[in-house]
Amino acid sequence: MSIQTVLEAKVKEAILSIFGAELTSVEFQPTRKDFEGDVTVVVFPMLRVVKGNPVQIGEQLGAFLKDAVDEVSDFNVVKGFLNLVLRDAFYVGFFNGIKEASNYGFVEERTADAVMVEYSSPNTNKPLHLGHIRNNLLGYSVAEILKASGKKVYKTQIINDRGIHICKSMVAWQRFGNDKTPENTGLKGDKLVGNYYVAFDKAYKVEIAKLVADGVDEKIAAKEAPILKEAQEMLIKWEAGDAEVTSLWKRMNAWVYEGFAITYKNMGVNFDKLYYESDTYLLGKDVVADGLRKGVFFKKEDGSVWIDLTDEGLDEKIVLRSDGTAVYMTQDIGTAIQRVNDYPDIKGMVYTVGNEQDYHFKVLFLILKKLGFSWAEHLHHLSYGMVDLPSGKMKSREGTVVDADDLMNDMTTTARELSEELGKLEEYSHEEKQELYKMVGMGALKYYILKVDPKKRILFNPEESVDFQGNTGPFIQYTYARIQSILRKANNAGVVLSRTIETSFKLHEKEKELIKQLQLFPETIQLAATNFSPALLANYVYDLVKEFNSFYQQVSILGETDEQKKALRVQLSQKVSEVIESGFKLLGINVPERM
RNA sequence: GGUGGCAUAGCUCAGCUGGAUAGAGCACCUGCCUUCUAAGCAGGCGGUCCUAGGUUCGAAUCCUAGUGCCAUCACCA
Repeated sequence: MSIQTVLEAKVKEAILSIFGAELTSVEFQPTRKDFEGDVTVVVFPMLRVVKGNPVQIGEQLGAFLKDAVDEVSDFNVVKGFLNLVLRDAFYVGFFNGIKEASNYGFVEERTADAVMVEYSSPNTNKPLHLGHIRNNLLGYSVAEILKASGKKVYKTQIINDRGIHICKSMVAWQRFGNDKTPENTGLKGDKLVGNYYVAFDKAYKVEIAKLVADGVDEKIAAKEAPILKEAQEMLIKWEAGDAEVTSLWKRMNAWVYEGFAITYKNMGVNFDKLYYESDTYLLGKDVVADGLRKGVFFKKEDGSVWIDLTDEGLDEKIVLRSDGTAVYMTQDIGTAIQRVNDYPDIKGMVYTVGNEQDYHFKVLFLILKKLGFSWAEHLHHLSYGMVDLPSGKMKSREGTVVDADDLMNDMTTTARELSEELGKLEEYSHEEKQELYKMVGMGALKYYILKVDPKKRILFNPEESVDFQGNTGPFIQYTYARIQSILRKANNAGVVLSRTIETSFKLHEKEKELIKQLQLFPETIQLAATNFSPALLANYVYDLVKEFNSFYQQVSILGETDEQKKALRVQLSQKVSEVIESGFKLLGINVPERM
């Protein structure tokens, strides 16, 4: 039973016996550092049931608790705040209880409660950029956090591998490609294909300008440009299963997948199952037909199928075109159902998609509910803000993007330069150094992105590089490395790590603060899971690390002559490093032994 | 125009279900490496929490209205 549960029961008992009043709940908060105490009971809300002066009520309550609860050693009242001082024995006891636990803070998986997390979901016509990085890091991290909170998780994505935009890069490659391949150019496959997506747009604009110069109206020109016509014809051929088009499509997509695989590997993300739009885009149609019979949808005169959501405050939304072909919504309905068919233990799904699609997902979830699927009650759109540049929105077509591979390389380079300047790694081999630079560079990038509340938009200025000092990934990695160094030395010196600390032990202020911070880890994981927010975890780890560094500067660990003190300090350091490691693991960030 | 999101220090961000004097980092200024890694620590400077009302013992937080920025409202995805 937690101390808070004990205190809550006792506070209620006290109010009942002293004032004869019943409390439904008690408000606790950690005592602010400027006051003496550990836990604060807020007296104000009690005024609703107890008449009187809050300070006097606090005094009486404090006296009762000091008497009735072993852990409470003292108290003081400031205005309406009752600050309780807890005995060191309580903290020592807590620490003895967790220090040997291997997965502290993590909850055992409950398989009955599975959830599917979708993220990444790229188009196969261009390389991944900074926007995808945010998506990938968020989705991956949320999946790991959900796992740690006790859920079974399947990571997935839906690959947008068909449609007019894919045909555009295919047409451009046919026109301007001269049989260039990743093999004969040495270019990464997704980069090569992306170049033709840009080339298409360029040629398209030239053609429009030419038509306009010939006196054609601009709007008509935009529809009549030959290269666009060509792409549209190619899409029709693709849907008809034309052998030549299909073969080119498979070939170019394969190049892209090879490129993506490298990017994902460098980013450190992975998937349990892949879905392809080309496999699922037809599936939703049956469901729509079925829903039409049930009266969930209705058909307009031209044959198109719609759903009326005006009662829910939304509009009418199309779910099938008049020519019977699927729209985006149709495909998403089908994909959702397909997933539950494939994994019947799924109770819910999380879609990691940018906030520009808030409306789409609102509608999708509503449709699935109306179709009567029980799991539709547990769908969540993990909506995140865009990553914008100082110049505005990133646009692949116009080449104004921060490329994912380039950015990751830049980060590694910066980490190397910084590290070489400090020159602490003489004994490392070339390979070990490379691995470390990458770890630190990626740590900086990942932390930079994940520490921000997902729903806020990020302004990324490529001119000002991501920091490596202060509230950053490398700062936390550095603290971890420093602890590892202490642990190596402690091990050589024969410090006994398993030693149980006596409950009569008098804690140093900094030791107590560290234990308090460690206590918060399990609830932080749960909070991050229910809020789908890695930022909460990132900020927790930062606070823990700040607390540790302060402890590290103020007290001597290995230099301590009192054996029990030394043992506690080494044990504390070890536990802190374990929590840093597992907390960072949930953010997808690795930690180094040295740096 | 309708709908949704955001607005906190010069800059980038925290601030959990309303609680005590609004916190970090960067930048700028001071100190601290012959002692466990200075990518660190300690301190200083810096705030009309967008504006105006309201609810409350108490509002950065909740409600209403307004302002600004972003997104969205296609037989595009």
